[in-house]
Amino acid sequence: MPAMAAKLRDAGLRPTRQRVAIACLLLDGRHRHITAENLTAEINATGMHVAGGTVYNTLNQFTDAGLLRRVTVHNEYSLFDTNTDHHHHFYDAAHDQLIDIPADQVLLSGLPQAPTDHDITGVDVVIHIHKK
Amino acid sequence: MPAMAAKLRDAGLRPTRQRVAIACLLLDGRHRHITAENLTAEINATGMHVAGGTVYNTLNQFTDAGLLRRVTVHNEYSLFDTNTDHHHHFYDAAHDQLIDIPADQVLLSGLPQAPTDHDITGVDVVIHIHKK
DNA sequence: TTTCTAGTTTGGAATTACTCTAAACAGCCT
DNA sequence: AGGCTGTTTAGAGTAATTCCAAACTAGAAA
Repeated sequence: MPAMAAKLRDAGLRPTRQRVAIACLLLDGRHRHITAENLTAEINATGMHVAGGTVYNTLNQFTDAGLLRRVTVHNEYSLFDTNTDHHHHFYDAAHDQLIDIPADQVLLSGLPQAPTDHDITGVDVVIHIHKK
Repeated sequence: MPAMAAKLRDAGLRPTRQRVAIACLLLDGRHRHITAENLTAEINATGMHVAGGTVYNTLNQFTDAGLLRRVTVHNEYSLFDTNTDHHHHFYDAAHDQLIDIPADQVLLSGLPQAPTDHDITGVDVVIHIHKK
């Protein structure tokens, strides 16, 4: 998968065996939400072993490089979204389930002015839902 | 402070010494954001002692009772908002600072339909900001 | 007022998600 | 190939939070 190596290099990350393996799982264009634990299980399923610390480091590095996006809906563990385009989320706390909402389905008009000397760097909308 | 005892009873919580003390600090009408650690320090400052577990339990109970609102902007520790009215937040991650935005300053038009068999229970908007 | 009981608090141990560390290892430039 | 530097590893360490069993207390009942 030389394309993945290039993608990592472009992001300023040396394409190590571990990072390429994780990139192949996460950066293939599919939109998904993943946890560190979840990712570790997927790696194991391929027969490969990657240390726990490396999984966490890699997720953080990918996020810092803009290859993943961290989604904050609760404070139990981190969730990463392979869709880095601007979009929002439904969140069902009872089932800990996240669902993407395309950006154009939420019309945010009239954003307030950021406090003095501050720029707006992102807008997250989380719509909490509950099964009837 | 018998008014606080009544408020707790109305919320279905037995007004114990500890809960009343915390209610007096948090439910006095001031709008603030607080952490468990932060609250513990305030309690200690009054000369009173409340066990750590009780602080956490009480914050959770108050939140479940609708007396507080949990704000989710990161997953390092929980933040509680004494303002339970519908409103949104600016969040400056670099300084871990939260600022309220009145609900009427964010115009959310055209909310998407919730998935089948689901109700929308809340909409959280977090606007991430960064100092220039 | 005393008694009783269910709900509450306590301190400490346990849990969990994650970070740190120091030594082994692997890209990659020459 | 050689070697520098960044990376991975396993395990120890950390911090927020929950769990636990024993002691306590608010409020109802006697």
